[in-house]
Amino acid sequence: MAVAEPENAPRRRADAIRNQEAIVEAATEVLAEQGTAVDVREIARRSGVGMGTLYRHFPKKEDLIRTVLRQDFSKWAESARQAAIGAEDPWAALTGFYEQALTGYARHRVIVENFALTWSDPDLEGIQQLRLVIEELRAGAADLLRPGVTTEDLLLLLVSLGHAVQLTDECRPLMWNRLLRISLDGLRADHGEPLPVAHRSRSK
Amino acid sequence: MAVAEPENAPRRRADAIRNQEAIVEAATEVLAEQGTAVDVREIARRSGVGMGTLYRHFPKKEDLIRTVLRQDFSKWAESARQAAIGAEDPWAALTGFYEQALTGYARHRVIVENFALTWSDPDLEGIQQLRLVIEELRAGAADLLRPGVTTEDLLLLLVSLGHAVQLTDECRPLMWNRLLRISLDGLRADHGEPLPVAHRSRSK
Amino acid sequence: MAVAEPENAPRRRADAIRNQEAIVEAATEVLAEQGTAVDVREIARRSGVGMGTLYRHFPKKEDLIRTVLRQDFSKWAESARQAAIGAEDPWAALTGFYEQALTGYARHRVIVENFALTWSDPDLEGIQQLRLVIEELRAGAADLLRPGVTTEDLLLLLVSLGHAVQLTDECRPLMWNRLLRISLDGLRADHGEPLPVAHRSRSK
Amino acid sequence: MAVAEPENAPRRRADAIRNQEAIVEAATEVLAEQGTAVDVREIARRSGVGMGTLYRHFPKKEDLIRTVLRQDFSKWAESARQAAIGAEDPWAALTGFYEQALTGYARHRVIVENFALTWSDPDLEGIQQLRLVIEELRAGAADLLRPGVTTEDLLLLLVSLGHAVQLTDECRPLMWNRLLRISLDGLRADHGEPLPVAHRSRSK
DNA sequence: TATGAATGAGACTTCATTCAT
DNA sequence: TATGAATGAAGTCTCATTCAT
Repeated sequence: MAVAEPENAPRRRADAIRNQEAIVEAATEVLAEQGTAVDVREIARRSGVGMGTLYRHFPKKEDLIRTVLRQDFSKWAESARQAAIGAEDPWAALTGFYEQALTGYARHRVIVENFALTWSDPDLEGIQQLRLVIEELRAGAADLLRPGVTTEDLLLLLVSLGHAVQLTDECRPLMWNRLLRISLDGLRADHGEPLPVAHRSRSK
Repeated sequence: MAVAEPENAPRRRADAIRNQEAIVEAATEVLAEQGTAVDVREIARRSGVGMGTLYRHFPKKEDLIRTVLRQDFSKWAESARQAAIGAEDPWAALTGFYEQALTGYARHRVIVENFALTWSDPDLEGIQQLRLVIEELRAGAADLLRPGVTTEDLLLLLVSLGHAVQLTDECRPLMWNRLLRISLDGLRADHGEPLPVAHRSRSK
Repeated sequence: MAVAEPENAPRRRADAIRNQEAIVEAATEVLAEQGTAVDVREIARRSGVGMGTLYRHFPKKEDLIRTVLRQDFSKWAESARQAAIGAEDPWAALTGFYEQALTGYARHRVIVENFALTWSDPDLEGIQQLRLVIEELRAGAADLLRPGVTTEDLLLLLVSLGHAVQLTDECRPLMWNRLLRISLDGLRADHGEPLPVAHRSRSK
Repeated sequence: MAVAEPENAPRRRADAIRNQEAIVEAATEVLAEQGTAVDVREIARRSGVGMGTLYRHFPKKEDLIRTVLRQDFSKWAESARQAAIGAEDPWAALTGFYEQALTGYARHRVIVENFALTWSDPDLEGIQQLRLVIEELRAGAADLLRPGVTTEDLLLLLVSLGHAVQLTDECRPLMWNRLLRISLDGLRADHGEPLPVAHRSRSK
């Protein structure tokens, strides 16, 4: 039961697939190490393919970066989702989700470096999936959350704390745990004041 | 308030100072517009000085960026501090401080782009001053804060929310207000659980 | 009219021939549109064959270009020849030949781009055929031509005017007609002066 | 009485001028040898300047080519003009002009390679100057020319013959002289038939 | 000392040709 | 044998930094 492929897709790409994977893998590594400023040749070198091959698969450097971003994002989001699944109760699910997500965040430099992009990229299905997961968690814990907390709030909180993780990862690992606790407490139902109204999107 | 200069400094600093100021001013502008990827020539051009002069004052591009960063940072922090000063009560002071700081954050692209640098730069006095301000606010509102909240927590919260501001500034301005409210509520004294222990800084 | 093939040629040429024809056809199209700078892949794509097949038939890009050039050249020359055939008198034949040839010239980009090549290529039978045609026309109109006019003169005149056609095709179509008239008048017998001596070909 | 320079032009460019000249000189050489397909680095190398310098003076490769084209064109046109000046009578002037122009034509590969560009480039003052020269020659020899011959005709004839020169320069030098004679004879007044009407420019 | 021209290592990308499948 | 993926040497252009004037 392999992943369904379009019937009309061309066959015969065993090595092409292997190469593409090697490129993405190498790119993931290199981007994590050096950020988006890397020389494309370094990626080609580590992939063990020539420049032409790399550019056959990814006509622009940015195409490659996007691909890595999406994949990295998906993996990251999925691991966080898994952490939520095994939880005992809805609140533990939410908490576990954040903990897992944030724990892995610092390792995903591409995500970090491009979150502004990620955030506003409508093509990036990953973020939609993440939204769905969060929405589920929110719905499950609705009784425990203060009224008015939206999925967007929870998503933005995640990203916001992610930044804190990144900053403190080197010098104060786990310090972000305290912020997380504070934020989660702030999300609880026992806060009487409603949240301010979120302004709607400016344009488009 | 001027920076102390060595007594035995050579004369003829008049135009040198004027140049340096022009450079920093132009750099502030340009960096805000285009980020750190700008061509140094653009800065020289807008300053009205030659490349040689620019490099006499700032031997590396990064030196200039740092300088702008410090100054920008100071201005930003100061405006937030002022917002706290006029407040009616300690809690309003803390709230006002965050609001002012975050409102201006998105406009300070250099700060945003370099906060990781800022954060860990021991030479950057600006962050120390900011710490002092926050420490004062924390001390003033100590009774209202849950036990164990440190100045570092408050500082990290600021940076963390700053990131949220940056991400939502274009498409959802003021959405960050909701996160701020949530976090501030989480900081309140009426939460029974103590915060987890912050791990100590890793030895370099 | 088909090109003679060696008797002992291997069988199974059916699809090979079909492929070769498809390649040449596509190449003719593409070269006309984009000139010799086209990517070989574009030709392969339009031919519906793979790169390997293309290179099996034409080991170098230039081989393919040459082939197209020859074929294009032949067609062009033949159409001009036909125009001469139906003429009432020898002079009209000559005139009609030039008019037809020049009218079609601008559409034959490969010829235009490679005439220097064409001109000096001893392998290019096309130019020989063209010479033969012109020679016939010249012989037929010998009485009307000034003494000393050679076939080479007439051929060079054709190419020379062809260049004029190319230059004016876009902005001043048919302006070349005036040049043609001038030249043809200059070729007439009623000019007393003999032509200057043409230097012999330099030994390679 | 040096060439007037704008008063507000910046001074201090002794070496810059020297470099620019060196670049243009080298480019002229290289372009004559290898055509416009040369590697820009080759030009830089021969100029004795770095890539940066070359690109400071000519931000795009085409800018450099254009510059060479213009200069080459001007020199060429000027030498032809000079040949006309010393002539005994108007017809000799016209003849001498063509002879000189065509004699030098083959050496100007950039012109040849780009004449289509040259021809339609309204910024290229060179072609305007050439038009003026030809117009003068035409006016001077008006009595000797068949009625209706325009400056544009004479210009196009020049370019057209230029192409013939280029083609025969290697293998049959001076063969073009015969074509020139033919054409000039065709231009003479003693041809009764008027020339066909030149169609006006299509657009713009 | 101030100027801005010069430097040149590299960045991204293309494409004729080869070769594994 | 046909396919089209792989190759990698070029090619154009940028920009932080140095240096002659």
